[in-house]
Amino acid sequence: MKVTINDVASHAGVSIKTVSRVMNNEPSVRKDTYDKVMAAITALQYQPNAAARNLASSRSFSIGYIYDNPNAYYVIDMQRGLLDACRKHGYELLIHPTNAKSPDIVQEVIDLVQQSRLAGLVLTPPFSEMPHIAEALEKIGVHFVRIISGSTPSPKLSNCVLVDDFTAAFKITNHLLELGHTDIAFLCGDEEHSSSGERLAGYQAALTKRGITPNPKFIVPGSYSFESGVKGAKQLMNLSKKPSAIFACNDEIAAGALFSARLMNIAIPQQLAIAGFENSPFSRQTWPPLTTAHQPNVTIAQQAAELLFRHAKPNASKMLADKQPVFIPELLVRESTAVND
Amino acid sequence: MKVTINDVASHAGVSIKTVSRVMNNEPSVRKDTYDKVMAAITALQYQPNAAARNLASSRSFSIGYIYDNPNAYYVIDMQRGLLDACRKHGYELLIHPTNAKSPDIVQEVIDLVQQSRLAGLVLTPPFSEMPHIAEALEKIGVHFVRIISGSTPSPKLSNCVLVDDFTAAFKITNHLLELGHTDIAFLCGDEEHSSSGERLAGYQAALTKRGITPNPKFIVPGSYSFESGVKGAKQLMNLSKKPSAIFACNDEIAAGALFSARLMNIAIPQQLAIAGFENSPFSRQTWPPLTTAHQPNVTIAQQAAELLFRHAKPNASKMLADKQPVFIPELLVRESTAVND
DNA sequence: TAACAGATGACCAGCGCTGTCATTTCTATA
DNA sequence: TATAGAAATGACAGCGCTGGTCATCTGTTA
Repeated sequence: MKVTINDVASHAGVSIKTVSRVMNNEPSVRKDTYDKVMAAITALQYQPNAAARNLASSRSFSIGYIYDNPNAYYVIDMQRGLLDACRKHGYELLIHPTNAKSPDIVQEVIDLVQQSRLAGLVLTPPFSEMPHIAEALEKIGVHFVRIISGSTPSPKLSNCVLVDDFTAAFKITNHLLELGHTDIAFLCGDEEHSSSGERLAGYQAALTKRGITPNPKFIVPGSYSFESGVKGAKQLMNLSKKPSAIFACNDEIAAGALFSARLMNIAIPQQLAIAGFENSPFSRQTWPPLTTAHQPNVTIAQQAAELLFRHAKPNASKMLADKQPVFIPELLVRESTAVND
Repeated sequence: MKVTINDVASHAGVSIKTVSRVMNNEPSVRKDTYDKVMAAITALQYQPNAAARNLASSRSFSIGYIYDNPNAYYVIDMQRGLLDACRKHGYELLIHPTNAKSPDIVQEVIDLVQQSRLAGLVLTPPFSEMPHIAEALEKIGVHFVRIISGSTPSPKLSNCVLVDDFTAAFKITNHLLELGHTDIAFLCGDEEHSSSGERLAGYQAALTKRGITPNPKFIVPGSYSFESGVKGAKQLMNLSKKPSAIFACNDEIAAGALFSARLMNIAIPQQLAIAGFENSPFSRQTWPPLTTAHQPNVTIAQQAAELLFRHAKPNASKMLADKQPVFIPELLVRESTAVND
């Protein structure tokens, strides 16, 4: 019913203190003792009483996730990954939706951290791309992990989980090239999101590698929205020299492009191939289903939390501490680019 | 920096225990004592330590929200409402995504409640419609509030927040009738969701009130998915006697119907009016935008949490306890049914 | 095999608060 | 005015855990 540290100790045949040592990952616990304790913990499904830990030690056992993202699917996936990791480590997750554009957002975040005594924070875009947030957090000495778009680990990015949009975009573009397309257009997302820039760069790099100079008219600025895709595709298909393929910066834009093409009676993928990015649930529900790139957001979030715990836990072995996870979204070929029938 | 109950006690010239009494609004504290303590609390900006309260009292200061819903937008809105209410009352929210169809879901919920010492639980469909969950929760004496589809408050539903799908569906159907449509079809959602039944009933009631007998061929069984809408609309438009309007059980189905109609070169809304339900974000992004019903999910969630706190808090005035909120989703007319141009 | 380092346990205090029960203070009644 | 009885308040233990301090035990090395 209610499993306490005592139960674990007697089940493992060790003292309470040793269980506590294991729980707090203190050094000088022999491997087999550690295993015994872990086994007992698993067997009894022991979950430390966060309140008691909190009270006894000054440190806290909850981390925060602040978000401001209209993409509910992304947020839900993130939460799920964070929740998994938290459960595993006996942490709690404090969720805080807010407005990133609020003028006193920095103060709000600091208040949150201090009032709720958070052990750390997980930041996703746009927060992870706001330098003043990072600075403020560093100043008050709170651990945080950022999930950002990037491809090359570097010491400066030691507390980051990287999502390699560049390489994924490169792969999608390559897929289009391999299908024989050479006139490939790109529908951009919001400029202020670094992911948009990374994806554009990946697209350009793939073309360049094939000896194709990207046609400036084929690169259409826009935003991460359906409407943007509708407009962008329309604009492209009114060009005297039309592209034979469109790579949209995310699925929503791609869906808009799809819609636009359909209005103009353009057959997909025969006359025009369209690819998206993100693998959002509806990318499978468009017709034809969208070729896209799958971001393993749940896993990304888990890793981010793990990284945070490593940083936040005292006595954690610093050996492992600094490997930086890089995730490359995976190419998912569906009917919007490949002709199956 | 860190103000404890001791500080408040000495500042107010009373014992720690009395401060505690004030904090928990226990009876039998004299008015002037109460005021003295409150003054001290304000003066020192005292904030009770949640961890300590948790540990000392058996009761907890967190409520849970379990969900299993593919509609991320719904989940996010619920969370936001619950979070608001929790913040207001000094509670924390424990979020628990899970699988409602798991064979030992009841045990899982019970474990969750007991291990995390939850003060209560907020249940949305499908959990709110599972009688064995409610029974189990009652048995272990945990407070819970259900958000369910229904129109008439009743004592049996004392711990429910009702969403009046019936009336909302009635209003949508009426809107279609007022536009002159008489051949109105209905695309059902999943049978096992009571919302689908309620909406169907509202549709039928509206027709009947106008003296129209619903044509059985116009009522198409289905599920809450895009594909279902695609199929349903196709089926309807292949009928010898076609409907002039379709009321889909939710926006996703409506989007599918829209898609289908477009494939068949049917002009929306000139040749066919289509209405959805739920006001999901993409209902504005279809073309034409969908007429739908808006459910104020954030507010609904807030109310649910408030109701839960009233039930869960000891010593709360029981006077207010039993008013039952009923929400009627609001009709949102957009271009998929009204001809604006 | 001595000598030492590393691993573990026993024990205690205390985190900030609440529950229980004893004590004090007030109120109503004869 | 005395006094039972209720109301208000306080003293104290303890929630489950951690941190610290030693004492003990085990394993390793020269």
